[in-house]
Amino acid sequence: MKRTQYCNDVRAKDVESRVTVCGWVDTRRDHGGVVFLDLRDRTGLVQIVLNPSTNDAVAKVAHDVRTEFVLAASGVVRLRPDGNANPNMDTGEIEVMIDDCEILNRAKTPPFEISEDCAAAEETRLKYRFLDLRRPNLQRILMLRHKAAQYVRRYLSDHGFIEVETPVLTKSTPEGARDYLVPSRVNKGHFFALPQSPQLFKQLLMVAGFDRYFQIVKCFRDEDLRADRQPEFTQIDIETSFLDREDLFKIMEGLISGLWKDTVGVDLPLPFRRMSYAEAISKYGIDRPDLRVPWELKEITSHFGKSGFSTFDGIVEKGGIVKAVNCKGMMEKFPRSVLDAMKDVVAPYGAKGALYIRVQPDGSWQSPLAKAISPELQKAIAAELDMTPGDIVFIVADVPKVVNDSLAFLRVHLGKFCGVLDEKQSELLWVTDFPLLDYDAKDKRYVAMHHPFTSPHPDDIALFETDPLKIRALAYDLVLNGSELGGGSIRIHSSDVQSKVFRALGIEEKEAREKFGFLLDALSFGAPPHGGIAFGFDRLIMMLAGTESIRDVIAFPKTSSASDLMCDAPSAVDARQLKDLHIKLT
RNA sequence: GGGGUGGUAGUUCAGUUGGUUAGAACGCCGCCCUGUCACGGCGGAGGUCGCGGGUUCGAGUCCCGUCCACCCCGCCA
Repeated sequence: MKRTQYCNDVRAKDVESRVTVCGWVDTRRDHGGVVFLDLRDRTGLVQIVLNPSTNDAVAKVAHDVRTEFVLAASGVVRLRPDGNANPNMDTGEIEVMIDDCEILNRAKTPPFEISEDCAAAEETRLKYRFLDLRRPNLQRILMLRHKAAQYVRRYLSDHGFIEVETPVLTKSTPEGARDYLVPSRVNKGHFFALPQSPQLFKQLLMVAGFDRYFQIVKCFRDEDLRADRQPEFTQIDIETSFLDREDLFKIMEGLISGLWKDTVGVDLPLPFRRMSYAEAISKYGIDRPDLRVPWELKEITSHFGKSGFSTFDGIVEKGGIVKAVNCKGMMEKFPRSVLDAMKDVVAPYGAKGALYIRVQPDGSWQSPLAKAISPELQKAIAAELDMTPGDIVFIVADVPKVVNDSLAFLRVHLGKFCGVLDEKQSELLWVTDFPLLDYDAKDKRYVAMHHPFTSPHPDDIALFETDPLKIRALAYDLVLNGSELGGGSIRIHSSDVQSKVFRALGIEEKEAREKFGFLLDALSFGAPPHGGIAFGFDRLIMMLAGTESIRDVIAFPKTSSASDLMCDAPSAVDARQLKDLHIKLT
């Protein structure tokens, strides 16, 4: 029995013709005589009818068959009798009257129901991922993922990009995330690292003259997991030569908008919006603002210090800042109980609380601040924050990081709470001009904000000597609805500038040669001006599929403690294997 | 590393103030049923209450420890 078509492809056009379908038994409805089966494959369902009076073979299968058995069945397609069509089913108009069928394999009762709305705990589903993957939801997402990958390959190929594979066994680098290490058997005591990204290789491909490179590639970072973070994940990695930032943005906007159009049929407005890092932090407190929420943050530090409200005055005297967000017209949504809960909303970010101002119909304030500060000061703040009756304002005062982190989160939280955030909207944004360096207070040194190969802004080179933290980088992120889709930079192509950056990072000449000698060499052999970007492919699929968890877009994901419940990895290994690798466990 | 939530039948859950034999629904098994599609009817099986210790006459319930899953902070150039 050879399959003639997929289940969901059997339609009214096939009436009177003979078909053979193969698949899994989704449901079985036994009427004592006739047995109805919904047969499932990757396309969907079709109802097949087993009438025991047809012949002995059909009678036997009808009796023996159970859910999730694998079946091949042949018969003639016919319209269902009058009044028996099922409008909830793609193939509900027809059914296949089976006269020949075979159980290809039996199946144990599955630990959970293979269905769209399966309620089993994720832990159980991860252990039996091969069964979970039978569910139509996950099948749809993986097919979407396939389609997206195909689109990306086609678009980039059409734009002259060449897909090149880079090593998975590579060299550990000191900067950035923790590496996954692979011991070398041949070179005792030495280790490969799995790539955090193919960063250096793609730059070397530019030096080699490939001009436009891409790769859909696995990357590895040994850091703690989150709902949108896995230890191994996939990037669309891209690098180009002889293009400036604007050229690159244009090609990438075409890629992303085309991807949205091709996979989910959504038109993204072009060009994408732009914002500097400094503006993003100022207005939203974060470098990946969710622009679906209309409210902006406003700094009101200058009004405090001698305001009479000692809590804020003290914070400002110690160099802290005060910022506020005005939820226009939302006062009524905040009864006392909700206001009290705000403390818990900002607590994870280190804020002691979020002070509120409710603007009454007569313009007066209902606020812990109302009695503490003068009417004149109230007026000035009201003007600054555009406060009108019915507004509610939340204020946080603390060190800048705490204020920005907590208000950035609170702003989106409030937007969702007040219903002003439209989940269906897609707000894309390029964030540009990131700082080149960040200061690591723990290690007392500068670290690269993006990575050590990012070009400083040419206008800011002099700042290396005076104020390194003010140096802007030619680095950028693409942000969608508060989530980072990707980021990249124009790279350093001069070994002089590269040395300058290494020096600023406190990487000695000798260490730089040791760790990155091949890159410095390459830059000195005629490196073209180049730059690129990398997109988190899994996150793109999350957006397209509308899922909350990255595990939903990966066929075989890991748990939040980085283990695989299905194959029980990682696991202990034989003593012999360790010996070969010159490894002794402590 | 820190905080939070959860873990009871195959699955999803309930389980009172610590009290006799730990329940429900779905699923599963058997029988009946020839037009169902959440088919229906009758009957039945199914439990290391995550694991270890403690308190108690008595622990699913209280205490201590521990493991696992999920979410958040730190971390993730």
